[in-house]
Amino acid sequence: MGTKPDISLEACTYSHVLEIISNKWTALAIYAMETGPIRYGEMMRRIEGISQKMLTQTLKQLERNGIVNRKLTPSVPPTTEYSLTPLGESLLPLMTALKLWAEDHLDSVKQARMHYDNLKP
Amino acid sequence: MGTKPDISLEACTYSHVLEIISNKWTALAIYAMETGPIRYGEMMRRIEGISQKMLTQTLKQLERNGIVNRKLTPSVPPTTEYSLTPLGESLLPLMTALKLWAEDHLDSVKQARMHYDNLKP
DNA sequence: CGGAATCCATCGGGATACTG
DNA sequence: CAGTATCCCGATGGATTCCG
Repeated sequence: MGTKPDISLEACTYSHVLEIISNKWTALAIYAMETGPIRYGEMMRRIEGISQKMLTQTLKQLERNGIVNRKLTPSVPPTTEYSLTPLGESLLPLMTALKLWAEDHLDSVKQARMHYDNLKP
Repeated sequence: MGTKPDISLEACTYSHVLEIISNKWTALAIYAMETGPIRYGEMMRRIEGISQKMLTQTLKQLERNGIVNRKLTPSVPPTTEYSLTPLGESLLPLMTALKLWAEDHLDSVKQARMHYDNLKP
């Protein structure tokens, strides 16, 4: 008998988390908020190489997913502060775990890549 | 004094892990190998909606990063089996942790999204 | 200051067809 | 069976300009 598909993107909760935290700048934005509220402009300055388009877009997604809070103070000039929600903070341990894995194994990965690239140049 | 960038993509080991495991089909491919070696054709059938182009590409990346092993048996017809390396298996606990987080919090995320989308339609 | 809007180059990824 | 090769389109992301 033929095998039926039993692994699907839609059903994979793991994939759904990844959608939230795996965009290019998402992790860095979260790091910037790790120590407390931070303003838009300071995030721009702290995250190397990000454009405001990408920062704005990243923060919007995070806000939409309930990961960050946006607090607008309509003064002149206006002030906007971003901070992690409790939901956002609950992600930090997972990110730390991934970070530890990376620190432990990234050398192995790089070695594997060199090996692979040498065989097929 | 002006703030200097202190958060960078290049320095962030977390980002480097994500590059490895956050592609659209990567997680599903790893799941397919979780219970042991599996052939190319059976992966195609088990993973819903994947094209052979994407399966091939995904497996190549994983092989390059030392996550999977490729064992080619040049018979007629040829047989190719894919399996997780020890490095690959060391990723499973992390994926499980993310999965658990998702199961616990994905409802909150969906709710946050509905809330957000209602405010800004 | 904190964005939004626009333009444009690049790239991921699907469909299809062909090969060892 | 297990891929490779092409074509093609929509999404991603950078640079720039404008607005409250």
